[in-house]
Amino acid sequence: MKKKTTIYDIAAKLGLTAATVSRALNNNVKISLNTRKLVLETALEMNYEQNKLALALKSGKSYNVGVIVPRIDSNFFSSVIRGIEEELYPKGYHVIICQTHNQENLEIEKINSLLNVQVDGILMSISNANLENDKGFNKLIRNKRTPLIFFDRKKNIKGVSSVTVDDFKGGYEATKHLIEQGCRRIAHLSNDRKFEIFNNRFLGYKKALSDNGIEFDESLVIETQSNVLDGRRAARLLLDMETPPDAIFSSSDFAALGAIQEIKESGFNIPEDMCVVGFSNEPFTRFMELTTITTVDQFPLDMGRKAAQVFLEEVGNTEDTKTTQNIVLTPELIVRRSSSKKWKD
Amino acid sequence: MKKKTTIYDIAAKLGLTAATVSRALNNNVKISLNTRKLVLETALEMNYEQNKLALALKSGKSYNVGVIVPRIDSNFFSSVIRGIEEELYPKGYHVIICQTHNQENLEIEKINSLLNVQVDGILMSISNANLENDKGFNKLIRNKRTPLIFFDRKKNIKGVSSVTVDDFKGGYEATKHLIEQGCRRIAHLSNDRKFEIFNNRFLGYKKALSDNGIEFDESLVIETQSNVLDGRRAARLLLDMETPPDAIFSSSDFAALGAIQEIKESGFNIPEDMCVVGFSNEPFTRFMELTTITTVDQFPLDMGRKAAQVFLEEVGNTEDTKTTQNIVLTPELIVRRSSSKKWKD
DNA sequence: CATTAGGTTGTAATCGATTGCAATTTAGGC
DNA sequence: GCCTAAATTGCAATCGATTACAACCTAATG
Repeated sequence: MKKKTTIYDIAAKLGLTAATVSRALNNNVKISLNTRKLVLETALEMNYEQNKLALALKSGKSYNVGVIVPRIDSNFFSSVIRGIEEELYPKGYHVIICQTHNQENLEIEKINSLLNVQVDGILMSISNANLENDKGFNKLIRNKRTPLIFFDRKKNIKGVSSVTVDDFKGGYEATKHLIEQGCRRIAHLSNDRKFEIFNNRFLGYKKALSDNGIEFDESLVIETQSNVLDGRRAARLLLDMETPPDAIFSSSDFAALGAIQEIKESGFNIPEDMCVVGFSNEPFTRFMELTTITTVDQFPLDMGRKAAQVFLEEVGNTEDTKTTQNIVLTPELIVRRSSSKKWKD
Repeated sequence: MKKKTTIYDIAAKLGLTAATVSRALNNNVKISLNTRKLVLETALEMNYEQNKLALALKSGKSYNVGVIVPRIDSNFFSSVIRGIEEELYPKGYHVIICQTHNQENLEIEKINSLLNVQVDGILMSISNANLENDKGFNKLIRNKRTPLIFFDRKKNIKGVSSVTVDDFKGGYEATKHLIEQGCRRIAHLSNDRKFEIFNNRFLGYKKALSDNGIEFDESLVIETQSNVLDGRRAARLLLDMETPPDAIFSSSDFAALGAIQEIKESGFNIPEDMCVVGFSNEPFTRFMELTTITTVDQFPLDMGRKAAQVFLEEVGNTEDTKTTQNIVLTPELIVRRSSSKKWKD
């Protein structure tokens, strides 16, 4: 187990100083061509590799960024991360992953943990709906020296940039589409509306209704977790109503899938008896056999890339007059069979 | 933009030395109770946080591990990563993600890049089937000071531990199951057999055939990429044969899905006319409406956890007599409708 | 009262690389 | 042959924390 070679080893071997070796390796300074060549050759031959830790300590830049997500094993988040990684790696950055599992207390812990390892920035999707009230978080914001960027699940906090999708538009388009299909009694599977994303989808839904002269009915809105089982539960509730709805706009693909299962098993047809629209364009929505699911694509890869770009701008921006950016991507409704009464292949 | 407080700041404020402060913060050494208390209080009040970079440089441990995968936005790999992260975070480690996109040249680049940032270990799933012939990789192995652990796609390399699933058994069980369903002419959608995982699935398939007195037919084995389109293409080839098979064992869920689509669209029924088994237990295999897909679960979460555990053992093992571990998880056949002729809900 | 042991704290080197400033060498001009 | 300026290279501090060793102080003991 040999030790790694350092610039001191090279210097010793050549009867030079570490300073000279360092300069020779970094090309820029005035070093004679001879020594430069000599150093470069020796470095190669001794398998020298720069220790980025030492560099990071000296320069104050670790070239690491932290990414915090509720979980990584969902297509949406792993796609965002993929986008971030692809954008940042060519610039010399590495991506450190943290999961919160939606546990609010873990979120601050992970932020602090990332700051401790001196990340140059943090990109995160919020798990804690009350994040802005957290003491630790506020401290972080106030002594802001590390760029923080929200994606998807954000909070409106002064000085914090964000990259999101236009959830209002997504909700609006989805609902409008259902109305165009002839649906008049449209239910909505919402989620914790303390999160902007869910609230905005809800608001888009509501606006589309009113724009089309349909009265909003509170009883048709059900708060649902983003999973199959909760989607079933919600659908059951709706089907058991005196006047069941003729369509469901779900803020989650997983809940939409659960709803579809429950509806079908209750003997109803989709889309004839009930149209369904999901949200996120999860891979399985395309893979359904009979009832491919209409959904809203959020372009997570682009979201990751954009978030990374915002980070790069902020980290390159040394002035204190940092401009906060709130980038909003445009979602796209993808119409499939679950909501399309005149669907044909 | 305040600077971070260091132990020197604390020392200065208290008229002490950084050494004393350091010791006080690290509890263990002989420091008078008074100073210890004083230091702790001042540290809290000044918002002191240990700079892990400095610590890493001093101790030679970065508490970062690198994970290299072909891509992160697939359920299998993101689940493995989830397992790794969950296992290592409580031990103080952070996980750095790298993707290779199956580009062979990128693999070595990423390894070197991770070594440069002084990761304490690398966990990887191989993209390059010829990795062991690569010069850079060999160098890495020879001056081994950073634990390297393979998961899923491994190579048999002396001194390198691995965590894999028993692909042979997976292939064997899948094929045996098809035989038990009455199938006699079983095709296999293979993949690049330079990778152990695909070769072992193939060998398991072959063994199950011979154990049951079925002759192996080379023409029923088709090399297929792990995606839907290629699965369709392969199924087309099989359907166009003079004597088409009565079952398909695919080494990929995605290819299995493509095959199912092609088969159904050609007017055949599954499982009556053709049984299909996939591999990986991707989420969508469970979500299919008519034909949920029989598949083999590889327990990626466990794989990640185990790989992380092996890393922890190796990194804690200072002796040079490091024992190489080759952990093999047992896969589980999950029978669903696509292969089960007497299926009932 | 002097010696000594034990308890505390300081000194300085270390990890590996960078960089302002000083020192040295070299070349060129007269 | 001498002086000056330019070209190279060395010196030493720095980033923040740890730690072996030395130094100091205090109090107890003979």
